[in-house]
Amino acid sequence: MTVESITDFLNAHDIKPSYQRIKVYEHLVHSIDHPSVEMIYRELIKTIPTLSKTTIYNSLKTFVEKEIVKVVTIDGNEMHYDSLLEEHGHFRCKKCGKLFNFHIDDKISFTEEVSNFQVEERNIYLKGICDQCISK
Amino acid sequence: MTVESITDFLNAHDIKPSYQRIKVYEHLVHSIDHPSVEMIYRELIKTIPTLSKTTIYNSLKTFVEKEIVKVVTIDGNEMHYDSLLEEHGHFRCKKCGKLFNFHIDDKISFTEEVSNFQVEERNIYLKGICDQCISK
DNA sequence: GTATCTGCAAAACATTTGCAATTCT
DNA sequence: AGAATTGCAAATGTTTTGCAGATAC
Repeated sequence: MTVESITDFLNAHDIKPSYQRIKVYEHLVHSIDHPSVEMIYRELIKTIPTLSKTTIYNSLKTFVEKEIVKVVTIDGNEMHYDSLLEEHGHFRCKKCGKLFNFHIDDKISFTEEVSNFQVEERNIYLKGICDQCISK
Repeated sequence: MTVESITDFLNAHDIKPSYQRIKVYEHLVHSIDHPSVEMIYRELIKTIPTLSKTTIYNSLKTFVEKEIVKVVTIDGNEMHYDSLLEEHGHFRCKKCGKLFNFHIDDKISFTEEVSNFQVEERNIYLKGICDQCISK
């Protein structure tokens, strides 16, 4: 995603594309795993020495409000952010630490207790060993 | 679960059953939703006016280490604790706010990306409207 | 020139740590 | 008495808030 297309994308979602907001969003889009404010800060401060964490918090808050970024419920104390809007699950490898996205099968059904419930969001977070680490 | 059986249970797991630890564990067992430290504190302080949050943190840390309590990854900033050890999913009703446990069907499979991965933990957290709230 | 955005500093929370006082055996 | 536990107070870490200066249109 180019800076121009990000600019357009932010405009299209009623978010003024400031230099900082473009950089924060750009970083999110290019991140494989879903970074925390701290992670975004450590990366962006390299090229924007005046950047403050407050601005990252502000930007992310705006993105979440305008629904172009989702808060990811990964374990731990910090919040994580995800620019991939299509529903997907997360898998964390306990050995190498890598985070993988995967598609959630629409066939998935859950037993009795909640079978009549109206499910609107599915948050699925798996942990285990990835295939790379298994074959080692 | 009676106080006596909790005492036995803690002993069996190599945890000295102090008055405070019994109360914290007892509260967890009797809680429908999986409370945070703050929630446990607000409830127990009613009957134990000298109780401190540190003691609740200490107790829960011990319980998690001895594997009689699990940390639940519910959204938000606080940690939540669950004394139900069998694997289960959580459903939060957006209308009434109630939290439901449900059994996760073993048939559940996830598509390609992670199909060869060795899954050790499944954290499933759904949100939507519960049947009570639908029929209103 | 006015409205918005940035970023510092302080406040507000959640959690952890150090330690002295208390409790249990 | 000796060992573990409790709970206060302070420290740490994350997120939010207030506000003054900078920026954009």
